[in-house]
Amino acid sequence: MGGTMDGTKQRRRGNTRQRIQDVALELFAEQGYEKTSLREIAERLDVTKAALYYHFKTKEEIIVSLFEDLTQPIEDLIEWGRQQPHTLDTKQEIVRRYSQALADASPLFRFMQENQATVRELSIGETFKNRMLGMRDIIIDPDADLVDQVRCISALFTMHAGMFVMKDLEGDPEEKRKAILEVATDLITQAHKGA
Amino acid sequence: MGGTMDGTKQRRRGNTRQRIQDVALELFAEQGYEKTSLREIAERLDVTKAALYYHFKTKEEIIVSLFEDLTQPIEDLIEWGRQQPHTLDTKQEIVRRYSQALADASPLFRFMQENQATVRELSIGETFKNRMLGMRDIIIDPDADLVDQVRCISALFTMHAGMFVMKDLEGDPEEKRKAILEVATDLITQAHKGA
Amino acid sequence: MGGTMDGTKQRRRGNTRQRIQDVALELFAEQGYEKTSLREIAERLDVTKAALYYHFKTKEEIIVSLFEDLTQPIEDLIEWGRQQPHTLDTKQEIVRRYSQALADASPLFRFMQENQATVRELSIGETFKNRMLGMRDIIIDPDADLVDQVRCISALFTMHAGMFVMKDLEGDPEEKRKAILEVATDLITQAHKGA
Amino acid sequence: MGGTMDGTKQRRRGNTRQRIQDVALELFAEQGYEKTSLREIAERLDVTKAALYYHFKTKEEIIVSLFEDLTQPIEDLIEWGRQQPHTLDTKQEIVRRYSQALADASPLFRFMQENQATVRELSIGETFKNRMLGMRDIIIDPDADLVDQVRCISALFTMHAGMFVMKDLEGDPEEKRKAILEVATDLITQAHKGA
DNA sequence: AATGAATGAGCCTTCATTCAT
DNA sequence: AATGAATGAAGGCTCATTCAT
Repeated sequence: MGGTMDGTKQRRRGNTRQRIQDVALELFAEQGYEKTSLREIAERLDVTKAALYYHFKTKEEIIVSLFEDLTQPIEDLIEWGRQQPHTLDTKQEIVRRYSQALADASPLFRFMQENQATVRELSIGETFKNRMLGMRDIIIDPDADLVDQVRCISALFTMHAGMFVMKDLEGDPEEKRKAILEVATDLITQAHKGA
Repeated sequence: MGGTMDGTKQRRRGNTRQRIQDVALELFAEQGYEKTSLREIAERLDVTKAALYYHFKTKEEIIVSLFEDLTQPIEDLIEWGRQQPHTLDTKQEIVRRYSQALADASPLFRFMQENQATVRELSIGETFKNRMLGMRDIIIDPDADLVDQVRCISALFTMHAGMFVMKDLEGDPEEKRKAILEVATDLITQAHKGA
Repeated sequence: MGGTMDGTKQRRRGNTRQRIQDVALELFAEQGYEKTSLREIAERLDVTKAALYYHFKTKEEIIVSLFEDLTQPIEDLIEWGRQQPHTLDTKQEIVRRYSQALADASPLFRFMQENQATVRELSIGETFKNRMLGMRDIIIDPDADLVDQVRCISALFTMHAGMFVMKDLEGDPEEKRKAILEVATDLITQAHKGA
Repeated sequence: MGGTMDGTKQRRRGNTRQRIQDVALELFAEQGYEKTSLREIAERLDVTKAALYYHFKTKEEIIVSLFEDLTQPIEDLIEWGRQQPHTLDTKQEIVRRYSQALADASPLFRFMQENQATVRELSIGETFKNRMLGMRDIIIDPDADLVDQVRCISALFTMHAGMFVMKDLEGDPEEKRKAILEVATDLITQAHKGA
């Protein structure tokens, strides 16, 4: 029942792991982590729950694998940032690239944004938090005014939240991203000058 | 375990509903809505699960009641805002009061912030969304530049997220709130002037 | 909240027991015994569950009281029947009166008919069964042909079931009852002659 | 309690679904639908409740599956009946076969008979009612005398109820069934001639 | 590479019942 | 004559997970 000799099943072979990730991310982003059951994922893929366990040891491992696969660019970005001088130019470049990285993995970040309570209890929670601290250290001058520190954090949050909140707003997504980026850059710049 | 005839139980009488709300909010904010079971709430209060059902018809009704009880000030604020002229002064006043309202019910807003996926599926989701749109309509000039619109949204989000993110930061909470408010006010002001 | 000085509540005084019975019978007949909760009964009456317990010791006692109050005529009928000679005339008279007794307490008998499994486990089950055996002894000649015995049982069942099954049929209820009675009488008469 | 490594468990494999149906029907017929809990069924089978849910999506689905599996002959009979001329011979044949069909699935019909209130609220209620109407249309001449219509209904009910009521009576079950059938046939015949 | 069958823990919810007031 | 508050038991159901095949 479901793809017997028309190639549907054959074509699937070998990429089940990927397909699980795709469906899982879609559902996690849509309904949240706890409200998405493995049964639901399995049913959408037309396989059994046990099949999921062939590819992933636990439910958590699915989200972990997604996180690892999709946030590598950000890891790299932070690594790169650490080795640059903390000039305004560097900061602006970081923000620019960060905005792009978020857009490239937007379903994952939507998930992280909307399931913070859950993420915090998952193993990726710690990792993610560390990454945020990494970004902060690059962008924020610890000697800066408290207000300027807030500006930097606000810049990051504007990028994070912006994308999901603005779904209801009219206009081309890429254009919106640019606007968000501009505001974030502005905040960073003000903060840098303030210091 | 807890209050046999020393008055503990007597003092409890008549305020169980309130106590349920208190404990529930604490746990919801800490662990999330789905991860908090009614068993857990009941145990903390040293009553049975059935007792919760005497006071609330469903689990959802608990969070709904909290939302209704704690967000009235914001409802009022929006109502007030609607009747004012959309001057810069008004906007700044709105932001100032909003910041205060958030701080006054900060555990609830932490919960809403960290459980967006869940909240969206609850009946309060719609209500909350409408409230956000209400704020937006007061603060954002629809003819404004897209960038300025983003500034306004960013201002709101900075206040929302700010409080929870900055828990890790050093410093007096009230001072931090002031800093956040300053950044938000700044964003609103820039947006207003841009238009 | 609910009838303060308009007489609604005053008029109720003293007949709450009766009102409980009325509502309970209505709901039991409509939805069955197990599916009707005391909460539901209480809500319909606009009193608390505890009030029901002031008037009846248990849920079962409500149905027991209804049974006792409403089936006295049948008890009497059987008593009378026992003392008559077992002539055809007597039997026909019994059937006639039985039909009337059923019609007079039809919601109760509908309930008994549709909740046999439940009734069997209740204390009224035994009583009711004994009554049926009483009727049988009066109407059935133990020496009669098996087929004639079945005719008698069929007569009783036709009266029992008839009334509820024929609700869907067109026609005046009293006319239908007459038709049912005629068939039952017929069966009894055939059985009597066969012996 | 039951099957450790002596083959009991092995023999079970592959027929659990059937075993659930068997036990469920037995308990439903004995105690009624609502009074039979899934825990009870599971315990009798020495499996967990969750195992039941592997085979049936809900409690209702268990009774539905039993109904579907066991009443096919009656469905067929009605289909056959519809295509025959409505002669006396046909009607008598229908009644004969119906009596047999009831006897073949007598625990199910005992259940349906004794839990009418419950059945009415279940999805099988509608189906069953339609079937009864189907039988009625074949057997009853709509132009007939009301009394003759009652005779037909009485015939059906005599067969339904007869089997369970007569358990207390002495005598061989098959002989009793024959007697019941004779009375039912008689009623149908009288009704046919009357018209 | 995946299935069929099952488990143990837990969830939300409902119920009949109790008792001090 | 009735309420407010609570309980203990149970119910149906879902979930992540396991394991032999």
